Amino acid sequence: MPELPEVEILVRHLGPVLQGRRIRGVDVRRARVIRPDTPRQFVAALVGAKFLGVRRRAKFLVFQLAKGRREFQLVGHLGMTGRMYLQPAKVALPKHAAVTFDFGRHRFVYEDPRYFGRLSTASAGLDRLGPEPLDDAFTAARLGVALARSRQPIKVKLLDQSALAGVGNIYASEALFLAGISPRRAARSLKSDDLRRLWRSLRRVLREAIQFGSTVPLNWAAGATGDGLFYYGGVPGAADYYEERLRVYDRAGQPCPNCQAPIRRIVQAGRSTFFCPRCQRG
DNA sequence: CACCATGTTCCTTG
DNA sequence: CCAAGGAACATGGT
Repeated sequence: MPELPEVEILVRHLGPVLQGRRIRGVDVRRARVIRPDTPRQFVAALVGAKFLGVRRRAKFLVFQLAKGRREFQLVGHLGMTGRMYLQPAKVALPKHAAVTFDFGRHRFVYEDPRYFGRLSTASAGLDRLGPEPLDDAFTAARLGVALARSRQPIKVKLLDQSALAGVGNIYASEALFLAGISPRRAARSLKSDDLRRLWRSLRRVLREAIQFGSTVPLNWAAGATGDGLFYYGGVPGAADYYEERLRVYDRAGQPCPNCQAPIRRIVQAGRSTFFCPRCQRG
């Protein structure tokens, strides 16, 4: 499900849905996703706690909870395929429900077919994160600092969460396309002009995606996949919103929206990169 | 059967 | 110590 924009949209959705709800019980159905706590510690910490709010840090969801006067955090990550949603208690659980929180008439479900995500009451993973690309404090100069000294291809470096937090495989390709920068260039080779264009493109691409997800009707619950809305679950009949949302990602062989040259797919650090060989030269 | 997939972490190599 | 590359994790879609 996630890169920064998808997590942001999910967090905005979950805030009002969870606020004030008290956890009556926790069912850990796949122990692997509870890390680094043990499932036993995890359940003990959460049962009886109340949800106060949710925020996003990079691709993490940070839930604020209270148990009596004591406040603490629940940190979640959706991996590649995680989803989170509230459902009526009588509705059947999805096949890959990893953890469920019982609220009485409703339950909060974390499902994840590949189980790459995780939940923790320790704030593990939140350290070692780079700057938030949409923060006011994030400037082109800061982007330069994040990329300095790295000989890695810029596309690969953009996925390094300790350099810049929240960008994933899709929006890395999208931002480099908008900036007109080859994904193969060494990160440290970007000049201040390149940095400024990349900075603007990153913010534009992420903001556009958040805007898109905020205006389209979404189906958060189970089973909403493969409907042309990418990993947002689409409401039936609303699939056309997807048109043209992504400019190069997953469009190998299709014409570049700028120059009509065929979009290329290459593999960098084991992951697909999509770019226009004409608009994005070395 | 083959290959691909929104992400991170661990191990190895230099 | 660090940087970089690759495998591993687990399941589903085409």
